[in-house]
Amino acid sequence: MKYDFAAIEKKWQDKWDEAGIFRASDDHTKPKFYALVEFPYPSGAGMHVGHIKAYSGLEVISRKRRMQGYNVLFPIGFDAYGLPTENYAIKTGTHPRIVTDRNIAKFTSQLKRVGFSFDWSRVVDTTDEGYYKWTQWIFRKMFDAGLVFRATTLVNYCPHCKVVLSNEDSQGGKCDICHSEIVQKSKDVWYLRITAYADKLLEGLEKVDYLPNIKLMQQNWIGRSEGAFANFALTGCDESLRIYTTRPDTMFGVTFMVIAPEHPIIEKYRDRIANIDALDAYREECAKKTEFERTQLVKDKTGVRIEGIAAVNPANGREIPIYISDYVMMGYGTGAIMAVPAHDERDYDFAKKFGIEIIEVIKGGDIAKEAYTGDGEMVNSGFLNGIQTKKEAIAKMLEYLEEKGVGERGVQYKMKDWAFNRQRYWGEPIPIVHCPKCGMVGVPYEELPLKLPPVENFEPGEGGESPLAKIESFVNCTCPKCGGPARRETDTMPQWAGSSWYFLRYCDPHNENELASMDALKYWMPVDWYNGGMEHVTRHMIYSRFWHRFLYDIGAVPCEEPYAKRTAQGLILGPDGDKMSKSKGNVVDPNDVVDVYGADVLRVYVLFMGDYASAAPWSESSVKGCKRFLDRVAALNEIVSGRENPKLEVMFHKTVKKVTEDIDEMKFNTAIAALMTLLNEITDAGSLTKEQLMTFVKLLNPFAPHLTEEIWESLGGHGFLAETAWPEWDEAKTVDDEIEIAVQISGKLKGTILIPKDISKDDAIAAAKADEKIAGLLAGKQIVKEIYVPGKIVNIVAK
RNA sequence: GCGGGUGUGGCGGAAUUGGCAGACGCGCAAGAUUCAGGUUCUUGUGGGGGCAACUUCGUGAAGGUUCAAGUCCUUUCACCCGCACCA
Repeated sequence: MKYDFAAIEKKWQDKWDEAGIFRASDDHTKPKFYALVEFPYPSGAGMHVGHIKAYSGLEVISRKRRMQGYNVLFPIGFDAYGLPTENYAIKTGTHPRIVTDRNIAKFTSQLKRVGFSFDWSRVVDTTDEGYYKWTQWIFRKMFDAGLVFRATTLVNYCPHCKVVLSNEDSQGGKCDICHSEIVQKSKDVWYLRITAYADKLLEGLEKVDYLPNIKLMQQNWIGRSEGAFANFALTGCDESLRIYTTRPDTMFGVTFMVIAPEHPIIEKYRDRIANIDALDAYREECAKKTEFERTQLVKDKTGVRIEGIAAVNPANGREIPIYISDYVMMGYGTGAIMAVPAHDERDYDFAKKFGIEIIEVIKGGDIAKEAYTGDGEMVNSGFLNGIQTKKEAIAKMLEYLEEKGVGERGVQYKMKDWAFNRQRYWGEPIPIVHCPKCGMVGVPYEELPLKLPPVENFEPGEGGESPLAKIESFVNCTCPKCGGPARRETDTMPQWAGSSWYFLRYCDPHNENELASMDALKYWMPVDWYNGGMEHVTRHMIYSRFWHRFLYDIGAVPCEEPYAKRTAQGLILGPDGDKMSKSKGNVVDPNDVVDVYGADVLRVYVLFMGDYASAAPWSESSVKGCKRFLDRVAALNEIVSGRENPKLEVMFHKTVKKVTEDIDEMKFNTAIAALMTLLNEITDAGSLTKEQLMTFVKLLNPFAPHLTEEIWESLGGHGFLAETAWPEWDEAKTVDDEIEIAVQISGKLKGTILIPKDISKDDAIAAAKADEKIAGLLAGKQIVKEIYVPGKIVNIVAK
């Protein structure tokens, strides 16, 4: 039976809104469940079916948990600062505030149309003054704690967006926002010292329940490596060259050293270097290359030997040459390496090209052909000779270096400090004042929020400075410390700032005195379950874990880690199997689906289409299948009868169990399939009781809340279905009294028999042998072995 | 190159972790309803063989362990994702 979904959905959305049944309660005595989904960036394009899938997972879990008696916090908000809005504002001359408000209104109405059970009383907007006041407050606290600094470095710069990007935002040499080629630019920029938290972020992973691949990605991103620092004395000067290595065991095999082209020692000893012109020429060439060209394209080793300075190997006192080459990066370790061509592929390539000696120090490979990186017996290594394992050799060498005072154990991370700024308008102003006398001074806490001033022209300056720099009334200020004239910082924070703590604000969104009260935080935090996209696993998640851990360290939040559990949904691909994109024209608009099939169908389909964590293509005809399912459910009213069909009882207990367990494991597709199977059984049976239909709609309610509320009401159910208790099952009733099991002879399936469920092994085997067909096949054969797996199978091995 | 993952019908995908492979849905075929199209309902639907009961092959490929393998082991191929000259 077709039902009027448009009318039903509107009716119940209004009723829910009016009654406020999805508001999290302030009753802190109830068990809590905090479910978090990544709040959207309110773009002009509106919502995408991907958003629907991303939110539907925890939506279903939240609805079920409410019915199970939890006080559920399932909030939503808007991550509204960012470049697309600003670019749109530049193009159309509309203020970003107006664009943002318009987009938020659009998203809100779309989300409500789908019937998500968000707590709309706790909406957070990162561009709201009451919100970004606390974003600035956290920044100020970090500034006070010495975690904020400025440095002139080569930065990733997008000439199109005219902004500096973090390493995370410029992966693959492309701008994450507009995808144009990144160039390297020397610039004075803000950094957050996230590397100071590298170990804490790594250790924190041991305490949380993230999907294994998510944990691994974060571990790789932080990239901790253990090794040693060692100082190689330089000939002709009092200084030594410091290197980092993970293989101190190979030190007797060092035949040269390599430093990064930007290494400061070149400038320092310019006068002593005989071939400084050649070095300068090489360095200039390197500077022209983008980071992308340097790391991705150029696998051929290039370099120049430094003449006039040499190094001394602290292991054996040998004098060795030093080269500059761009295969050594200034940004990792010390920007200098000891090269062991026999046991490192890169050093091997370099040595081959420049004709440098290759000394084997570990047996096991053929160094005439290639570098050997495996384990083996130490040779040509003085006091290390004869040692069999890498571990032991490393320990011995470290001992030696420490004794002589030329090296020590060390740890390095791949993760770099976080470039924290944008030279654009639509972001949180950085609350810092530059005073000619006092230097950098934080804007006093009582002056926060430092409001974004009204601007007419959002175009960034040609030199890459923020539009704020053009506003004299904003820039000119007095120093909070000495009262003298000073200039205000005009950079704004990057997009990731506002999203680094939004989950805390949800706990207490209207608090004017704190970012959230400790009381609320103690009750709600940590987030019990956070679901989002894989693309945010390394950036947003690492950043927010860092902020949260910092807030813990200053006593502002009660727990170390913000997220107890993290999962990720798979992409929805276009009907053609490609990633949905405007340019391919394969984007599905959720509004269109709701118009034609209704919100319940959309919700059921995005969860039924496949494994929640995997990518799956959109299929219009499968959507129709879900529509058919709900139409058939809507018709169940017609076959409600007073008499109970005993066949259905076991089926109901089984389904309650299956749906309950599957939802908790995010196996939504099989939960829905189980409900479809039950529906088929009901149809076969021809009737069901009112109580059974009530149970059915409870199970379906988290997936299709509108239709099920309607059926509940028509059955005379009390109150909202969404507020009733989740069904229970009786384990003993989940199995039929009589079960069908398979009978195999020598492992080959030969038939099936019906046996009572609690039958003994002997009886089961006897029953199998009594089967006419089986008996015939066994005739004249000798039975070797008899196997009975309860409830599964009988296998008779016969010769 | 390193790390992780995935390969099951025409398609999306199931399979209590070693126990009847293909649940559920789509699609397709036949029939019913309908003036007709659509909708809805019924039945069938992995491949080969057979009128049939049945039989045989079958989870990317090849080998192995086991009474029993999609699932465990070895080798191998293809695709996807992340990182990438990280010393």
